[in-house]
Amino acid sequence: MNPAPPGPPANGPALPASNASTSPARSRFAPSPTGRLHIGGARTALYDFLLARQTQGQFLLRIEDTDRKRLVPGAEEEQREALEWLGLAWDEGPDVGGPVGPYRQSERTQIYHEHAQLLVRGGNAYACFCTPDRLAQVRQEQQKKKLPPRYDGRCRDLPAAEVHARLASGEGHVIRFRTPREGTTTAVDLLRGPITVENASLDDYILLKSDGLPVYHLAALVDDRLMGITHVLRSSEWLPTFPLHVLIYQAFGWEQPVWVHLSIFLNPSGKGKMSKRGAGETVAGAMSIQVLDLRAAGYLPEAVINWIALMGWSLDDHTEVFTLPELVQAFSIGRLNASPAAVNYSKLDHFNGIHIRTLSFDELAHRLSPFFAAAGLGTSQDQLRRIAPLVQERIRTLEEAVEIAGFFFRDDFTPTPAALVPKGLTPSASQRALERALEAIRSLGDLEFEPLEARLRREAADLELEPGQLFSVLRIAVTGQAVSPPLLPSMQVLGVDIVVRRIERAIGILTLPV
RNA sequence: GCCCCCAUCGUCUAGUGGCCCAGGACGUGGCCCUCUCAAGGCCAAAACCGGGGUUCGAAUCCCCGUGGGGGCACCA
Repeated sequence: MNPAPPGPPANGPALPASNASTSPARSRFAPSPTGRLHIGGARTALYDFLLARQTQGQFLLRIEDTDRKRLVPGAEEEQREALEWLGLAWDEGPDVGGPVGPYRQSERTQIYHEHAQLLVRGGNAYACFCTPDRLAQVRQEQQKKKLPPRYDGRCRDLPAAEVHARLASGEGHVIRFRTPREGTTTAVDLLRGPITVENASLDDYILLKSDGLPVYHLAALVDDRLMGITHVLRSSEWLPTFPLHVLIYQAFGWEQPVWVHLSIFLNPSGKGKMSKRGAGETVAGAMSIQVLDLRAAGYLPEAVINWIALMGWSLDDHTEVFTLPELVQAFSIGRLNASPAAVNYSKLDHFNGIHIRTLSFDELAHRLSPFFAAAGLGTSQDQLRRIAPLVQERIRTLEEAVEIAGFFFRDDFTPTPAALVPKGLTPSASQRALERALEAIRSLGDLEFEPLEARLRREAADLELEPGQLFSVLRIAVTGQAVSPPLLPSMQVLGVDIVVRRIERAIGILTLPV
């Protein structure tokens, strides 16, 4: 869980030794357990992780579970699993603890109450007794009049005595922030510079709900402060309330962290936000945006990391293939991009192919195993190790290996007569080709590449066939597929007995009356 | 409706006033290699949203449009 800071890349490209002298950053990924981890969240966590690692700082995981209505059982565990799969290990968190815990907001309510009280005492927040019904009504009227929907301030300046009395009587209430009504507030985002808004355009946001639990505007800020977070990386969906957060920090008298609002991900079409919170599970096409779905679809964590790292960040030297340790070296928070990015799955495929090809045969075999198992095919590490070289450069996902190499582990396919007769051949020509190939294998007694290939080519010439035509018929007979890994090496893996049996079967199919 | 953000090939992007008649990557097309499919190599098509400024000079700075996106909850 707490790995040593990664060393320099073993054999990657020479990367600039960036930020080596920067002071340690404390970053945090703070998901709500209301759903699954999607690539947008994963990318935020990645950048948090990279920043912390490259500055020898800490990366924390904090669970923002203050909305009990939206809580999804198991979501926290699911998200942690996804993070771990990606290799984004946190230094402090609900499961591993740490010096500034607890790391689950539902276990910190006392802290939020104290801080809300601090604000109230300082005159920066107040108790509000308005009911949700009334608020909804107010909002409705404002919308009818085309006014910006905002709290009308009914409880903002209640006499102290009245407030005390109502509080004492136990009347339900919330705590609201007393947003200044005049002037402007300037919030500084690392990627965008200063953003100035009229305070009047801000609302008196609720800080503490009537159930006693805080909302984000209180909890996240208090926690970031108390947990010593130096860099707040979050979605740009927070930009509209960013000035409010600055105001709250000011009300507490706290120095602000470095604020970084990450661009959002757009649908592959470029139209609309990739994920509507709480809703969208998948996007157009069959491709999911959920990290664990990507795993199930046969993507490597290395590829997913590489892919999302480059959606909003880049190096100016054209390097595009990175491992996680290389990213730790190369990453630079100042090179983050503020514009929204449309997700591009074909690029994921590309990176996946590249990272699959960097795996050792043993490692590839190991990662392939669950996919064959899921397809109901029994394999052994040894068998997979032998087919790994044959599939490595022709699969884009691990899943595809089952498609292309399933025939190694399955004997139940029966090529149709039509399939056994490629374009330009007759059934009898196919049959003759197979018979000659069978003869060749039998007379050679083994499947050694050079002799067998030479022999098969001679047979093809003899039959006045292109070598490709003979290989093609043989391929169908032996693999059941028109497309397969290189035929001869595949046959070697299968062994003489199976190969002979399959060729005989194919000949049998061709001699059957139509 | 109001507020905010963003704007370079189809997509991800490089570019921080001259090195740019704009570079890379994915994807697409072609060629080479080749027992299929890939992988690999080579080549090609493909963009500075529009209009005004500033400047000797603008993709780069400013303004206005336009387009896209986000937000406007006792959600985060």
